[in-house]
Amino acid sequence: MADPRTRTLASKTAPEAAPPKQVIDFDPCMRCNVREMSVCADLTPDELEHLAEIVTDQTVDTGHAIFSEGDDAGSLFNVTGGVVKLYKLLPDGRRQITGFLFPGDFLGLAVNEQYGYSAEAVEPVKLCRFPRVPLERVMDRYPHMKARLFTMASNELAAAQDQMLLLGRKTARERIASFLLQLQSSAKRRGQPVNPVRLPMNRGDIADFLGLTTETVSRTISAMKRAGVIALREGGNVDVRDQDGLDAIAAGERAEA
Amino acid sequence: MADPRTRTLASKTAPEAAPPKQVIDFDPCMRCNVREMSVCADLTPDELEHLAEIVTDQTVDTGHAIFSEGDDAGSLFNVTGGVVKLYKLLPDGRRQITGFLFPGDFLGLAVNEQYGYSAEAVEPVKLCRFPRVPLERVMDRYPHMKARLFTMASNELAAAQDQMLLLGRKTARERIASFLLQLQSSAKRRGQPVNPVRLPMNRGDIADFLGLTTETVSRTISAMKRAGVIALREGGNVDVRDQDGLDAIAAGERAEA
DNA sequence: CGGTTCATTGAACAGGCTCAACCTCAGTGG
DNA sequence: CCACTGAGGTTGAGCCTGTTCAATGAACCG
Repeated sequence: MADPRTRTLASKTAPEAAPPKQVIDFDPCMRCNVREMSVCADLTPDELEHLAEIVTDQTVDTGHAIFSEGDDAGSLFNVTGGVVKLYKLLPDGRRQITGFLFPGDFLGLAVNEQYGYSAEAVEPVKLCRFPRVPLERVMDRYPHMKARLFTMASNELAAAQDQMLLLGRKTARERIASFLLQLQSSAKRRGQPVNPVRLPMNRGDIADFLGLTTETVSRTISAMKRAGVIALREGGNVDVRDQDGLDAIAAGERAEA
Repeated sequence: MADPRTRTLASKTAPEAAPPKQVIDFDPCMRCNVREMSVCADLTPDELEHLAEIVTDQTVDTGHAIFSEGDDAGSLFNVTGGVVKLYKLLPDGRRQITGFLFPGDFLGLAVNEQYGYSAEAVEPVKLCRFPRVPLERVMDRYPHMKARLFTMASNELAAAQDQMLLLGRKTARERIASFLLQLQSSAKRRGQPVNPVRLPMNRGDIADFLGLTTETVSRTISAMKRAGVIALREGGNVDVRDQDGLDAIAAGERAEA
C-alpha cells in the first residue's frame, strides 16, 4: 500500500505509510469543535480520516490576508476559530465587504482557478486548509461531502441576495438593524449568546459591508442608543434592549424612534 | 416495472409504461438550442433521455410570475428562450432585482423547501421544468450533472459578489456602464452580437437592479448619449459608440465625459 | 507619557431622490 | 382618420439622506 490516498482505501492504522515529512495526525478532524456545523458535518470516522490526511491547520493574525483576489485558488478553507472578512476592491481603493465568516463557515470557492475576492482576518483566525486537488479526489469518493458543499454554497447565495436587497434598497438605519439581526442569528446558529451581540469588526468594516461610511455607521448606532433600542457594552459589544423595536426597524417599519 | 421513475432504471423503450396522461417526447432535450451552455451540457444521449422523461416545457408571458418568494420550491427551471428577472421585495413594496436570466441560465435553487425570491418574465419566456424530486433521483445517478449545477451556482455567487460591489460602492454612472458591460458579455457568451446591446427590460427594472430610480437611470443614459459614449437605437437598444470610454467609466476612471 | 488607531460628533456639501410636468408611442374605438 | 387613453420615458426643480471634511475624544501600548 504505497500511498494511502489512492482509491484503494487506506486501513485505519497507516501512519507509517504517510509522507515522511510529517507525522499525520488523524485526530484533528475528530476533535474539531465546529465539525457539526461545517462542511465536514455528517462524515463517518472513516471519511474524516481521509480528510485528516490532506488537511493542514493554519493561524492568521488580525489584519493579515488569507488570500487575495486574483491569487491561484489552490485551497479551500474551513474557519475553526475567529472571524474572517471577504471583500472586493475597486481600482481606486473603494472596498465592498461581501461577508463575514465565523467558525464553521468555509471559504475559497473559485470559478476560474483564481479567487474572486480577498480574505482577511478580522481577529486572530484558525483555519483548516484543504488543498483543492486532493480534496476533490476525496470528494469524488464521498459524494455527500460534495452535496454538503453545494448546500452551503446555496445558503451563501441566498445570503448574497439578501445583502443585495439591503445594499440596493434599505436605509442606513435599516441596514444597521438588519446587520445586528444577522449577527444575532449567526450567533444563535453557533450556539452562542444572542445578547449581547459580539461586534468583533470595527466601524470601517461595518461601513464597507453595509455600503455606508464609518461616520454614518457611528451616527446611526448612536441614534439607536439614544432611542433606547440598544446599549453599548465593553469591547464594543451591543446589548439589544428592545428586540421588537430592532426587528421593526430592520423590516422597514418604524420611520422614527 | 410499474413505475419507470423508481431507482430501478427504466429501459430505453418504455413509453407504454409512462403516465397515461401524455406521450413522452424523448426529443426535446436532444433538440434543445441552449443545451451546450445550460446545466444539461456534457450529458450523454442516454442521460438526456432520462432527463427528457421528467422535463416539461412551459411558456410564460411578459409580466407573469414563474414562481413567487415563499412558494414551495417544487421545481428547477432552465431558460430556453426570453428573459427572466429575479427579485426580492420589502414589506412596503421596495424591490431589488437580483438578476436577469437569459437562455441557458437556470433558476429555482432553494434552501428551505421554499423559493427565496420571485421570478417573472421580462419578455415571453420558454422554460423547461424539472420537478425537484425526480431530478434529484436522476442526478444521483449522474453525478457530473450535479457538478455542473454546482459550477453554475458558483458562477452565480461570483456574480452576486460583483453586484454587491456595484450596489455598495459604485456611482450611478458606474452602475449603468457596468450594467451595459454585463449585458455585452452575457450576449457574447451566448454567441449574440455585442453591439448594439439589446435592452429587453424597462427603465424601472434597470433601476431596481442597480439600486437607483427610473429617473436617475434615464438621466444617466441621456448624459452618456450626450457624451457620445452610446446611442439609442429602435427598440430601446443601445449602440456602444466608445467602448473604451464605457470600460473606463465602469472601472471608476473618467469622472466627467 | 506621547503616539497611534479607532470612534464620535459637528458643519457644510452633493449625489441621487421626490414630486411633477411633459413627451412619445401604441392601441382602441368612435 | 383622429381623439382619447395609458404606459413608459425624459426632463426640471427642490429637497434630503448620507457623504465629506474636520475636530475632538477614548482606548491602547511601547
